[in-house]
Amino acid sequence: MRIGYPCINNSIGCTANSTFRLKNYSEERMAAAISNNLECLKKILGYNQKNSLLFFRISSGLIPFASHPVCRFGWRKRFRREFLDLGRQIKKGGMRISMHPGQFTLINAEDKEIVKKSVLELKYHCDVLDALGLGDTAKVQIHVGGVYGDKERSIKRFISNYKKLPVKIKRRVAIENDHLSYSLKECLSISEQIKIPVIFDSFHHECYNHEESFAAAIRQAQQTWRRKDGCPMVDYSSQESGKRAGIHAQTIDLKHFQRFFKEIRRHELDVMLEIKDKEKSALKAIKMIKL
DNA sequence: AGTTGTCAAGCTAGT
DNA sequence: ACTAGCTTGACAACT
Repeated sequence: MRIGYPCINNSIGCTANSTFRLKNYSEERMAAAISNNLECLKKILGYNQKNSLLFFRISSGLIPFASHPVCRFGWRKRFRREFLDLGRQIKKGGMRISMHPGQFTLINAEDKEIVKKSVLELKYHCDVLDALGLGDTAKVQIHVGGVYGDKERSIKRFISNYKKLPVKIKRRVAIENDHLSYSLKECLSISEQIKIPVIFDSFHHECYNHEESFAAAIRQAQQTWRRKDGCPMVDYSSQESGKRAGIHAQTIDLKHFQRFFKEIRRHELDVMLEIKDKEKSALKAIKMIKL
């Protein structure tokens, strides 16, 4: 089992998602931002390796404006060596990588333009993982998308648009249950039709479910992963107390995590801790597991 | 140096 | 009608 955290490390003093304003776009700004981000990613991965945090979500901001029409910058070619170097570091360290495109990525949108932009955004994420030389086990996770007042039709749109995606993208995309629109059960039903791996988000599942047992939920999500997809991924978080339902915790609730861990410890899973204070909580979780 | 309005993109529910 | 929250706060222009 690998434990990880998403995108940002607050202990190192660099960010792998530095950006700039679109109006200031230039190739120089692009090159500077990407160079900074790749260098920082290398440091983060080094930190993670040292601390046995072997699962990491690379920020979508690694290449700013990558899927925007303004970007004509050949970043893959320009930074080919750096990407391959990072890829080697990842593989050598036995690390697992995922990416998570943002809330604007909606392949089930009613508006065809939004779908088009979303496909470009997915392509960008896959390009990053390709540039790193990582195989199908490096996943790009998305939510099913909007409901648009008719969930059944929106699911159908998801399925038919997914089918139209190039294989290069399809092989990496996984869906995650969310906290209000698409439950685990609905994700599983989609998965049955298009054989897409389902990432079980335990916190979202706590927010929105059909009263399945936790054990059944884990098992069913796990079964959507095939050998080529690698070890199933799971997202973990807990409710920030005093805030409205669905808000991710600022720091890990170790008692809550311990209960979760007891449930999953016998399963082969990689666990992403979606906690606001990032590596700080991930370190606490690792320490607890080792005890 | 610190503060604050603003930032590529969309949807949903809470206020 | 407006805004917080979500993948992830960070940039940049102002005190």
